[in-house]
Amino acid sequence: MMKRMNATTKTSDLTRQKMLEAAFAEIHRNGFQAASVSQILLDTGLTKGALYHHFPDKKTLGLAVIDEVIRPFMTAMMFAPLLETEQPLSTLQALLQSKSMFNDPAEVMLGCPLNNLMQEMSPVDETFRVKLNALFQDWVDVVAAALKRGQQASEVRQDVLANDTAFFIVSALEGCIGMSKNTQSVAAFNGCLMQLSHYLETLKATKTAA
Amino acid sequence: MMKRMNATTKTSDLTRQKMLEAAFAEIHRNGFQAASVSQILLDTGLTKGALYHHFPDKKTLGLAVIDEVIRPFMTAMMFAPLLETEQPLSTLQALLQSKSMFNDPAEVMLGCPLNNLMQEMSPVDETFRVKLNALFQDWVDVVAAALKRGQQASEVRQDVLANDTAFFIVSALEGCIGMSKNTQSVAAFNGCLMQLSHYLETLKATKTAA
DNA sequence: CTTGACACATACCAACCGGTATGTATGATG
DNA sequence: CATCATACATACCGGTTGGTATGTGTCAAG
Repeated sequence: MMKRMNATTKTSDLTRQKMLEAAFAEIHRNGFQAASVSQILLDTGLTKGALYHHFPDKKTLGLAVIDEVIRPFMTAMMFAPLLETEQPLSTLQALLQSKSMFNDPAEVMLGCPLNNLMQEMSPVDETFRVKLNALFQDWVDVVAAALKRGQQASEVRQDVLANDTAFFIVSALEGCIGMSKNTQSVAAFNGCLMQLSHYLETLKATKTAA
Repeated sequence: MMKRMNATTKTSDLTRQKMLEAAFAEIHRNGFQAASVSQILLDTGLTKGALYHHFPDKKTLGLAVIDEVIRPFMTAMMFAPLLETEQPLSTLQALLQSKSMFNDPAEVMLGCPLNNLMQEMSPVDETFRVKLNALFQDWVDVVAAALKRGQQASEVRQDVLANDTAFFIVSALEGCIGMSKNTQSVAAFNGCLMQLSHYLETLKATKTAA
């Protein structure tokens, strides 16, 4: 008698998820403000009744995209590999060289969803800014924590300021992605990452250290 | 009999200039797509008749802002100091430390106008992308040329790839500005610039070189 | 003084936007 | 079977947008 309905199989949750993903794609293409609710509905084949049943308004939908799409993506992609490593520099180098960052070349030209939203929404809406900045700060904290572990493991020089350096690494990476998105050149992107890679090398502890 | 009317004093050019600057401010605050034509008119005290007399449409106005406001600004601010220097690293360091980059703290939170527009418009409109990328590429070229001069003058290491490095420097700087705009922290911004400064130091030629 | 082009102002429009009000099919529950 | 909430679909609304059509003041030329 009890129908099977865990969190993932309930049909209403599936439609909700479909809308979140369609909204993410639309926002990724056009930004949040220019994202068309109608287009999201066209993409999903759903209607306004469906959307506004699950979300009170467009803004809430956008915030939900951050929490339920972008954050999990970033967590799996960028946070996870760094969470327990004691060689953060090696791990970061591997991350930079992993081609997974631009599997789909079309996706590269759209840039980093997090950065896109930060640039657009932070000056315009405080709610967005706080949520986006929390995600960004989490990222920086993950990198900083990894750098500190690297210092204890003597992979990282003792005199590097973990927090500032982590902030810079993430900023420079986002900068590289952003600039390459305009240039539309994978070569330029790789060249840029190479320089970032060189910078990471300068953080390495000298072999002579204890 | 001949009225004094050089390029700057003609009244119609003044109104045009007023609109360009108001448009720049509005775009800087809200991005191009979200920029309201009506708001620009309110700011200038002018009307639609005036605007559409000087510009055929909103898009042309936006492109004119890039050519006639942003480009001159960037040229004076970032290009000029690098144009003939033979110590690019010192010049760049000075540029980074010059507080002129954030005279008005409110302006900092709005980010770099060039980068803002690139992030927003490049994936959405090819005309914008080409024009913005040309300006960005000019910037990179100026830095690259300076680095090459620095190599001849033995301030810069011979093994640095001027073009890639210039691209990275500009990208990282834009990244720092962008991230700090979200964080809304001048301290974070300065910390980020400090790391960029450290990176620049690693480009210095060793004293022992010829 | 007249003319006519330029530089705007005023009034207005069609299109589209996010959001709402309401109708309906489904399915669980008592 | 009756009831009632959930999960949507359909139709529509007020507001705003970029853009246009037209009117008007100014000013230089003839």
